[in-house]
Amino acid sequence: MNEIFWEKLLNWYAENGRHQYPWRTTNDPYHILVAEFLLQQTHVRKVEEVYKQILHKYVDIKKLSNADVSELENIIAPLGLKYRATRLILTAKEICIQHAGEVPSNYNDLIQLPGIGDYIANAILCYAYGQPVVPIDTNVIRLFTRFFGYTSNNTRPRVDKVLASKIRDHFKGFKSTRSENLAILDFAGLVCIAKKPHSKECPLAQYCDYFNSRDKDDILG
DNA sequence: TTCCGGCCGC
DNA sequence: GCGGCAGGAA
Repeated sequence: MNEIFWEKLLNWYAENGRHQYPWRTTNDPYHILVAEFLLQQTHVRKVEEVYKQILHKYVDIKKLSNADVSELENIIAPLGLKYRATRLILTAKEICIQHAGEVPSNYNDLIQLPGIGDYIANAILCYAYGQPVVPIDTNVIRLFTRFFGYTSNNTRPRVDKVLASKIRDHFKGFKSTRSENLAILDFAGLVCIAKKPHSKECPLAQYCDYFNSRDKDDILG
């Protein structure tokens, strides 16, 4: 079942993936850092404009570390959660001071930076440094719990380590997990969406625990 | 566990 | 109007 899962998912991704986002055509750690800060709890749609503005105004992490807080807040404002401006600048400062301006390439150094938690740390390791790690967010949780029928006793499955371990087992053997992680994000955001998943057009449906466990007439209308 | 938050699809 | 969004911190 694992092989079918990846085959169907990656085939879908090759045809329908959102490959055009600017943070997907780079592995610059600074650019990835900015992107991940902006993407958290934020719909992708308006992030691109803000992302470009920030990189244009603050061309490198040194520039960002000296940024004016209120100016950066104004740029981020349309996305909400503008307190991210303060954290982003603080993180830039610490990277300049403690890491000679180089975004850390190890987990322990990353998560001690303000605004960087488990997800963003893993995202940077994956997308900037090519490490075969798995950033686990709501999309990953939703897709794997639905398809493989996994459950969690935790009220917040996102931080369930047992569930996370099960999910990461599915990535064993990959030298890079970049395409796989991006495929999940796109698929979970476009097909396996939170409300009413598009099971009718879902290439995984016939193998999906969630789909097979409920009334298909109800799902397919 | 709760809060942060503007935005868009329904 | 409401729910949900590439989470993190207190």
